[in-house]
Amino acid sequence: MQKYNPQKIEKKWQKEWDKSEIYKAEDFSEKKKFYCLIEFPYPSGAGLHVGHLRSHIAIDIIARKKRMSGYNVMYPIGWDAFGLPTENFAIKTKTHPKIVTENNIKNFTKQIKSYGPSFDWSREINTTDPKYYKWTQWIFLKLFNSFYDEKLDKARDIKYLDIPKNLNALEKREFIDSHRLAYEAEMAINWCPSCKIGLANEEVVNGTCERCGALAEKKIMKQWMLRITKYADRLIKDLDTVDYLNKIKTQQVNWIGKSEGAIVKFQIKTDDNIKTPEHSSEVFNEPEGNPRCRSKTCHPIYNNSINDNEKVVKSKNDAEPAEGFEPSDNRMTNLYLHHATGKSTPNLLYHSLKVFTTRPDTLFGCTYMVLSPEHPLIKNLESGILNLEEVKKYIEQAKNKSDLDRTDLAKEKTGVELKGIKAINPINNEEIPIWLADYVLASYGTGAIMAVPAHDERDFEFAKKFGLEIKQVVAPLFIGEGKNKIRKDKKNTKRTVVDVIIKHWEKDEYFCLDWSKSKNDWKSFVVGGVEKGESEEEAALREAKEESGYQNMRVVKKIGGIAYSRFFAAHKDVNRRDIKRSCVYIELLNSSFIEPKEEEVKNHNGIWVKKEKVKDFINLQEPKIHWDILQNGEKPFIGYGIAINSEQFNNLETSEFKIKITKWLEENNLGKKAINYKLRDWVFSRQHYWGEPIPIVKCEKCGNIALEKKDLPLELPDVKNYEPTDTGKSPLAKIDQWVNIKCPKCNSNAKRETDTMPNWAGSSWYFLRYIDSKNNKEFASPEKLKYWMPVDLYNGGMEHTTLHLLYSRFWHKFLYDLGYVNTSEPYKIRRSHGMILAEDGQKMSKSRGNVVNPDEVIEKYGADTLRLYEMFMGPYGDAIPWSTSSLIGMNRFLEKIWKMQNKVGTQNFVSANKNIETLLHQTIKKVTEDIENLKFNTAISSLMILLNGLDKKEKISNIQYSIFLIMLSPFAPHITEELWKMFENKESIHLQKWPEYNEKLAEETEITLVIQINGKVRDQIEVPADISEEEAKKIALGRDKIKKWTEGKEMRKIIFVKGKLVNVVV
RNA sequence: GCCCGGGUGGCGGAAUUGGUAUACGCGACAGACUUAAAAUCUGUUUCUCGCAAGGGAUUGUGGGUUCGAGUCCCACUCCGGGCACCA
Repeated sequence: MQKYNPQKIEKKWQKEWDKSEIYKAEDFSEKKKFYCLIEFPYPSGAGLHVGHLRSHIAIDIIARKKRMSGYNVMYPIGWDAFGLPTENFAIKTKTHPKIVTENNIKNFTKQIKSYGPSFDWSREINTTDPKYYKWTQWIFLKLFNSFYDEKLDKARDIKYLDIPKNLNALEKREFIDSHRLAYEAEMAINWCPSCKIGLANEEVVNGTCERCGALAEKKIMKQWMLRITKYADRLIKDLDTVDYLNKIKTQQVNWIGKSEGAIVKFQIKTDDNIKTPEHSSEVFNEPEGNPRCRSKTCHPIYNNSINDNEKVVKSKNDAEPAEGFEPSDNRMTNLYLHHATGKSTPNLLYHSLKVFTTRPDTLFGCTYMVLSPEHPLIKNLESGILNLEEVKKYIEQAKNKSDLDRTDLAKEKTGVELKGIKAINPINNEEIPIWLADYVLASYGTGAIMAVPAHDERDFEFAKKFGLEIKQVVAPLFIGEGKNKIRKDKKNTKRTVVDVIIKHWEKDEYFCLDWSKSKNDWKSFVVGGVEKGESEEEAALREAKEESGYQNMRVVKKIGGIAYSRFFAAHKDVNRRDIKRSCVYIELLNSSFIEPKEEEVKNHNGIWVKKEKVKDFINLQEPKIHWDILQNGEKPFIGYGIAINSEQFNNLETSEFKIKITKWLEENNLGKKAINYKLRDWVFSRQHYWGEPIPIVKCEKCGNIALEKKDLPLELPDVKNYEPTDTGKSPLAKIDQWVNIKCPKCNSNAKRETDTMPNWAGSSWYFLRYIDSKNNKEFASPEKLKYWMPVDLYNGGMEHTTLHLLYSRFWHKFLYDLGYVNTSEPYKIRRSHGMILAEDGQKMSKSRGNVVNPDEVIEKYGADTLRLYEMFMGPYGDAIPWSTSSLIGMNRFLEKIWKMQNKVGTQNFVSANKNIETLLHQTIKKVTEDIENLKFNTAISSLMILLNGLDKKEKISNIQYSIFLIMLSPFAPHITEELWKMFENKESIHLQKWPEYNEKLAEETEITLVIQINGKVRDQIEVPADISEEEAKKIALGRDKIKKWTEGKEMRKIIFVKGKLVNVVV
């Protein structure tokens, strides 16, 4: 027998597989298709580290197993090669990024081939290849030439857009441009001063650049944007149709951040009162835009005309997108740019202000309004603001704050009142103050809020700080459960009550009631009824005296608000519907005491409880809350409950109230139902060289003109210097002969767009190109798309959940709307791998110097050892530290397999031991199921158990060994192929049929029956698996060990679990 | 603060969904082989009391349900990830 020499055999078989193309996927095979996918790598100069391989290997195992199970498997690979790292390296080494990319791909290919994955290399793609990015540009132009048809709820060609008749040529163009799914907007974007590039919202992490960590700045630039927000709702809804890890779904849903509520319109009133028309004369839906602001992307407060043309007729439950949230803005963008930059600031009359709220039911509790410091209304109200200097100063301060400062939750709230100006609460016509504060974001909703301090934490904090009115309009409702549940057959009684917290005269102890004397399990403070004409304090004092017996006390303070409760009171045999007015905190002054009347104390015992024990002693919700307030201060109640102080809406439950008031607002033209999203449109321009050129020509006369399909690809011109510029202009802008061209429409002088696309562009559709990677006529043929799509299994990192995964779903839906693909979702199943940490438990990184290089591991132990270890180290989805010593265990496992070839006899099952056969079938079952469920670690462990079993035998059969090798082959393709061929097999092991198990043979015939006494294991016996209950009990009780425990004791019960145990209860 | 995960030996981790907790691997210890070491092979290895037979404890903490809980329920705590003044 030769020594196991992985270096030799692995290279040999890799060449052989390459030559014979055994992993090639067939288009239109008779077999069932299976398309599995990993996120294609970015070929960086650093090369692969062991962490990158984890998902490649895992999906490779699935691909191999599926292939052996008779599927036509496509497992493709390619390169996501545009982007900054390559460009930066190119600049540093003065090498063309094309060359850098080529070299990196060469190196990556070598590395990848060295661990033996079963990729179909014939479909290899490269996003920087003009033949590829021709289609990226083509899709971009499709977006440019489409609009979102709200009626049909899908994208359509722009030629179907309804254009208002009365527009002149320029207005018409602007109208169309403002409806394109790829559109230009001048806006404040996130700018990384170090990378010198604009960032998408998703690329900003904690206010810093995701890539380099530099603090992102705001920069106002004209940007290409993609209207992903139009797909927000579908991107949430269609998650129901796919199988993604739950955490991926919730992350996407949270990121899109849908909230339903209402837009409410408030009237603004200045002191002189001349600028405020009667609101009754207004119609809510009437356009009220600023006629002098030309921009269609301007805030809809100024411009409603676009919306009005897009009115959607939807089902009753579907609200239109919030008006205050038109899609032109990016998440970090200043909505009011045109005004804020002073481009268009006419001194107009502004008579209303809209806010978005998810709690229209709290409108009666709105005691002030807050505008974000950037709100344009301020500028137009200047003449009425009495403290203008102060206000301007505040705006200036806010402007100079970084995003990080502004969003720091730990800091105290700041703000300034607009003196001389008031808002009118439309529900009750009350005049309320208007404040400016940077806790209100310009980029969400309408940039203004109605403040309800009693029911919102932020408003509460602000109101407390500035002494603003806090008005409770929602009362919490506590409903008894269990014993305390309302009983239908009992009488209902209504009472008005107060909680009374009584403090001891010298100790830090509190008077509590234990109701166990009556039929209740309550533990509370003193609860007292408020009698007619009595104040809460008076009632509290009276009850405190009656129930506790103490006589000298004083009211310290009243805390809490109104709360309702509904429960059954067993001691009175009635249902109670209490209105708790508040809680009164009382301190005893001395021990003066008169024995309370029997009547007062027959249901409960009074107990003094130490301060630190009170929290655990009390078991009713309201007193618990009152105690918390006494200890930690008042808090707003933000939950749902019952309306109070809300006039005709009083006593409505919150969710019902919301519906009713929204209807009321709509009927009175004061507001309407609205939906808001946190998701912003996708900033699509990058001011860099190494990306797809945006195929647009800019003509002074004709505006933005799309290139024709025949002019694609628009190739990147060669350029001497690809350094980014500080001006924010792309390096392409400097190449005059490329930039200056004739307008394709009017032939006058025009310029090319010089920004490029982000590297998320190429990756947003690459999985479609694999299907037909050589097609010159289409991005892929419809027939092939139909055959292969959707992707059956897609694996990728969690870090791409709100980036690539969301973007590519968006593009796919767009292509679906236009009829280019036949599924609305691209990926059927999405899974995610865990990170491999360095041996020190930290993230692997070059700077920490703790990176494990797969090349070295392969060199020393072989690819099969590496592959096995990466799968064995722990659950696939978990982050696990690398351990070289554990890796050695996998090498030992392979050595053992190698040596076992000597034990293989030629006879088939003749000498097979019954136990081994059972074990074999159990293993087939386990491995088959585990691979399907991505439980590779336990699959390998069961293969080890089988090997250990085989190893105990003198001889093993050819068939046993073969089945073992076949099962191992997806994990360790090289050694299994070598051993397989050694036994005179002609065809590759990777083309063999996956073994099937026999359920009968996998069953044990003998089991270990466990005998327990009171749930504790006391004895075990070998018995036939199908032993009857009676038989088992008889044997169990007859055992000496068991007799020892049962002697002299009464046997209460014997439990029998088939095939498992007998439990004797004594 | 909110939303997801998770806490099991010295370490990575198993546990058929309520039925023998600690599979499998690493490490450690002892033995065999060897002049010796490495490699390999054999055995031991959750903790604890005990010479032993045997007992006791144990799945982050505290309670509960159950004949029986790592698994279910309640409260707390710690760790990881995501979001974060989103009205």
